[in-house]
Amino acid sequence: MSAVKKTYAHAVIATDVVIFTVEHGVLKVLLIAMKKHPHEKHWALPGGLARGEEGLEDTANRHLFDKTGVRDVYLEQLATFGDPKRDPFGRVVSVAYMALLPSPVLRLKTTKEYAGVAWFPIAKVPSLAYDHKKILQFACERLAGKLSYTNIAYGLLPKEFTLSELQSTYEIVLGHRLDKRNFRKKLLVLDLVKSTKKYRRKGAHRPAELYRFTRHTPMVVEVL
Amino acid sequence: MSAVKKTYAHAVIATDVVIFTVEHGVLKVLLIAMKKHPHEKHWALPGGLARGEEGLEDTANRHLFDKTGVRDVYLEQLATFGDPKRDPFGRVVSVAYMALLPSPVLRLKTTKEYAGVAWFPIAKVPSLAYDHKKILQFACERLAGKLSYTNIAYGLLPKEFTLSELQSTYEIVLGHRLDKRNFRKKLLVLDLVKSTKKYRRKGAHRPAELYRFTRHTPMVVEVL
DNA sequence: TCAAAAGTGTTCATGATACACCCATGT
DNA sequence: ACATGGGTGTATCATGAACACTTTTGA
Repeated sequence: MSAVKKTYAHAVIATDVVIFTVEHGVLKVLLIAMKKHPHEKHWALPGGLARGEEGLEDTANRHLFDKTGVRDVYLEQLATFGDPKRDPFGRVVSVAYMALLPSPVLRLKTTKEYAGVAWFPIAKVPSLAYDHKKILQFACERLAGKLSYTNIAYGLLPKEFTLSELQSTYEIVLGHRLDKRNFRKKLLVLDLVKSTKKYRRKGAHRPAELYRFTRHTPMVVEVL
Repeated sequence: MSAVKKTYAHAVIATDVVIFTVEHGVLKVLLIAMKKHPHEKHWALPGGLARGEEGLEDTANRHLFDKTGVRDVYLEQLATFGDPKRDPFGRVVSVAYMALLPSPVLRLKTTKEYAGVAWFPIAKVPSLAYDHKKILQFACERLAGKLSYTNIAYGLLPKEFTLSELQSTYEIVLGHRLDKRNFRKKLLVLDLVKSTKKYRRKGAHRPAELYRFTRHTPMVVEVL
């Protein structure tokens, strides 16, 4: 690439991953505590530089795996943030991804690069390094939007779940309540979920039937 | 950036811009004819490297301006393509944008870097360099999708236009016919367009009333 | 027997679709 | 006078929204 003119500075490519999960009735996002100057003690989205021969999605998956140990979860490119001043060290262009986890990973792995890893309820996210607040904001909007017109909710739920759990997930992400009967009717008539004939008993009430998503591949369907 | 490890290769950032317009009943895209090895005589999307202190959108706008001479048109980031092998010269990460022009620019400017610039009907696009076919495909889907649930059609039409022209634009992009009465009713009840009380006479038939978009800022509205 | 969540249908309002004729003009 | 595209309203159908009670269990 020696032919590139001097005005065309090489940049560093990074990915940042917004990892969502739903737990205890709240939407949570995974953040890492930074160690390096000038962001000591600041929280940030997990992510980092892309390696030479690695695709962008591979980079996102690698950072996802490094922090959570999970693979093969829903992962989607969001947008690319390239403001020349977004990183004080130099030009870093960040390709943002969004990942969905069925349940929060309990054994989060911190690495020597970071001071810690933790889940934060969306409503309690502290101030973030770089432009990560903007990226998170973008991710939240995308998630809520896509839940309404796709089936990607499968990424947030375990293989088997009750319809109440599914409805709760929707309500938490969308931020408003839904009608139980209409919700169930819609998902069944769209053939997004199917019964497993199994039941889960939990607590002093009637057992709930367990369902599965009929497909675990993204598709656009008018859900709500 | 000397602290960056060797495995984290610096990459080159580029933008590629898919510039759409509608003319004579067909959707067209602007392509440039390449001169440089190994793509002599190949067509490609306009675009190129980002400069050091330039935002990504600025880069897209600059390339757009260089080829067409227009500014301040609808421009939207599509996605980022970063396959390590997408450019034989080395790692080039391309941030793809989509631009909409109200009418084809007549005086296209070629530069010494390129052998030519031309509009191609979507159905007659030749084979393209790099992964530009994939980018173009992505752009086409995005455009059709967004026309259905936003008002961005304003980017494809002049300030004043007839409802027939607007409907025709929708039909061309979406690839199917629409009902005239329902279409007009919908756009008016959504308050997307308003009459100018002016009329355009053209041909042996009743003159058509001219309309304007009430807003020239993107907004999501269920159009169709 | 009580509390707590699961499960289940119908009515009504709204929006989408289908459809055909008259109007103003240029030649 | 005729050919051409511009302009207009209604009836029907499908979909979304609102709404309350019975069931099963554990304590």
